[in-house]
Amino acid sequence: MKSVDHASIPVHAGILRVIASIPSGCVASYGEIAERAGLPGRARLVGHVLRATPGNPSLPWHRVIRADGRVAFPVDSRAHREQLRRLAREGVRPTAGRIDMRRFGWQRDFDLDAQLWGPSPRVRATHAAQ
DNA sequence: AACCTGACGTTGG
DNA sequence: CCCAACGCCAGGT
Repeated sequence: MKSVDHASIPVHAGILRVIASIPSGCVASYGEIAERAGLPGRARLVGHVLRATPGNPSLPWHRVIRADGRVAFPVDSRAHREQLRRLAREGVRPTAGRIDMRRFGWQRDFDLDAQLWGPSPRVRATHAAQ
């Protein structure tokens, strides 16, 4: 029976809450999750929490990827394929093995580069809806 | 306590 | 592009 530090419960809950709020069709890095959870620099903790999290069907764990746009699991591993499969189902597909954070990143809204290279389809759709 | 290993990220060479 | 070195810190040995 693994014991969990009592004081860490809110921390874990906060991280899980942030992950749960990642919109479908988007991805966020471990570091970004940590920041949004008020824990800057604690990217690894996000990984620990996910690893320790029981299979929760309502948790979009597949939307969490590394900052370099690659899936954290080893290529050709079961989990890796599963994650890409889930992402593909939401329209998120890697290009040359990496997911383009410019297009699919949760931060796209105030991505300055988007101002230079043009808004992504997702951003256009968002603006059109407003 | 000491050391190792990660579902990480950044920087520098 | 690859690699090493840190910074980070929870868990396992």
